[in-house]
Amino acid sequence: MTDHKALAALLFPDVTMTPQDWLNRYPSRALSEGAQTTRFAPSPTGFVHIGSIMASLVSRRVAHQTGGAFILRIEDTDKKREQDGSVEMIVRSLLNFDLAPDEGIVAVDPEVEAGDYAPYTQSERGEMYWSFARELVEKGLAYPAFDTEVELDQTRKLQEAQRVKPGYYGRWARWRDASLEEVEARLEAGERPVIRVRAPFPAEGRAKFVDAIKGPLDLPENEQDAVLLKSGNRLPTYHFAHVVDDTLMRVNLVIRGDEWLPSAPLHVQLFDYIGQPLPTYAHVAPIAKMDGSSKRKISKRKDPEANVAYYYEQGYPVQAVTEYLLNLANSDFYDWRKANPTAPNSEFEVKLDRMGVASPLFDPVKLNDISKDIIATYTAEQIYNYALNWAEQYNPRLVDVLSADRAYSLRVFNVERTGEAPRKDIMNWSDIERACGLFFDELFSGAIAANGYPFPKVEIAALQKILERGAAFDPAQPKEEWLAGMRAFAAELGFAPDAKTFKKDPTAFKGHFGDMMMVLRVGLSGKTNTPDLYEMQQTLGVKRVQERVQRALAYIGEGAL
RNA sequence: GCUCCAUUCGUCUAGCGGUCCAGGACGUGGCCCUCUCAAGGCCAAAACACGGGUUCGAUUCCCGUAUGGAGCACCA
Repeated sequence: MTDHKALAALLFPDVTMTPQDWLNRYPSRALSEGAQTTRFAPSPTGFVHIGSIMASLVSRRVAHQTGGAFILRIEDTDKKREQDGSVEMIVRSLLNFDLAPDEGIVAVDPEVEAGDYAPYTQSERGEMYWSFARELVEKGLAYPAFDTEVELDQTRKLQEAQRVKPGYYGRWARWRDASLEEVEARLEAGERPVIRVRAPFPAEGRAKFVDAIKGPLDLPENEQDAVLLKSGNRLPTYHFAHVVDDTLMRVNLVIRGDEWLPSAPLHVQLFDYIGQPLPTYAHVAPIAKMDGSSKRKISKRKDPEANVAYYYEQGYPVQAVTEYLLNLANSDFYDWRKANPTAPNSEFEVKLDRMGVASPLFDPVKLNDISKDIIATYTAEQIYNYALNWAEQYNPRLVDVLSADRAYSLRVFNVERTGEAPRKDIMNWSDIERACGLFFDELFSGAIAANGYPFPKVEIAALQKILERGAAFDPAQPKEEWLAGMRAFAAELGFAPDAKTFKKDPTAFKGHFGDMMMVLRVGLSGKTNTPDLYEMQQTLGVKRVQERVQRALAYIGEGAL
């Protein structure tokens, strides 16, 4: 008992800084009352989860709304799982989503740090953890343990056989009350211990705190002697790193996934042991999806949509994904968006207490809907740039198509985009070929080769006449005049002037005006659903219209129908 | 097994004891508009997991049950 100081000296002979020294070196932030400093603390495992983007989005927004900072800290204490390039990937993802950190690793080059609380990479903060660990050992609140993996495993099996709670605690904690001599002997034999907390046993207290999302929580006090420092590299486990780093970085709002909730009592205990105030916690429910008939958290192994790369590949605008996530975070975002159709979404105030406590299901249909709405607000120029930028990485053919004639591409994207009700038919950049392909000869040819012409059931002679008439398109003619002319032509051919007239006596006509126009539409585009025919012809231009009519006529002539 | 968290239309959710025979949005169906789509307008179907309490009164509070989720590592 009285040997705690000696034990600490034995374990940490080179540690000269005390926790208080570190606290002095990293003083409280000079921020206004109510300012909340938050962080995103990923481990560099080569994968950025969409849930991380959501947590970062919320963290950054809340920090900025309150006048605090948003930090990116790298949790690289498990060197085995680390993958090259991960940090760059994490930063790039954040930047892509307009979530640039204010502090920490702020540039794609991980050497570039910003902020007064550096270093922001845990593997570089060893001394700080050691200082805190040493003090805990001195106070008898932590101790070294030399158990091997095999021993731990045996204990677990024994516990299972006896049907008691698994873990390292109370009487199962072999090294909890080992003598100084015993420790010394092992150390001399070259063994490296882990450092574990000495949790109260039996734990009878409760860990109580108010979660900013879930409300008041009342959990059983921690009684597990969790590992604080690992034996190999002496780096901390998540739990200890969280407590030390968030204390020293003066983070006062910890937003994290709710898989951390069960270990919150440990954290509460640790903050208490080091005598530092508990930050506010906000535990975010994970995004889930249906797997057969059961719901589960989206996983990086099974679900492509868990990976941010999925959204890049599909070509969803960042704004769309952001607004979808905002919508999941605060469902009243939609009402706000409706009331403020053109305001940047950064003006929307994110409220933690408005976040749902249960896991929401990922809904691609909703994402698509939001994305269509957003793309509808873009100008032709913006769409062109975004699409080209996307295609350069994911669709080389589209790059050629779009850049062959930039002015023409812009005209295409401008079709039905300038009026009160812009077209909402582009879901994401990978959807461009489907939505706009008909305007581009190369894509058009490909589609015809693959699918032919889906002409309506109209006799061949009429088909030909309609197409020929279409080739006579005069771009100088105003739309209403053109429509009137086509209507008159329809009557000549024996089509009803409108659907209503046709319905009254279907046998008296070959079809109605729409049927006739459909022939021309299909002839020009190869599709039955297209933008406004008049605008389409204007955009295609006389030459292209004539070529396409010839091509359709040839197709009919070949007897392909 | 243990501990925690959750459970309102298909989905995201509003609701914080009477205002709810439960509101909105996406999706679905119908109608209108219309040269086809897209959009837009109008309308419709669609939910408080179950059982006990507490209360004059429960979607709202409490307790069970069921179901789902998360966690129980020298991973974060």
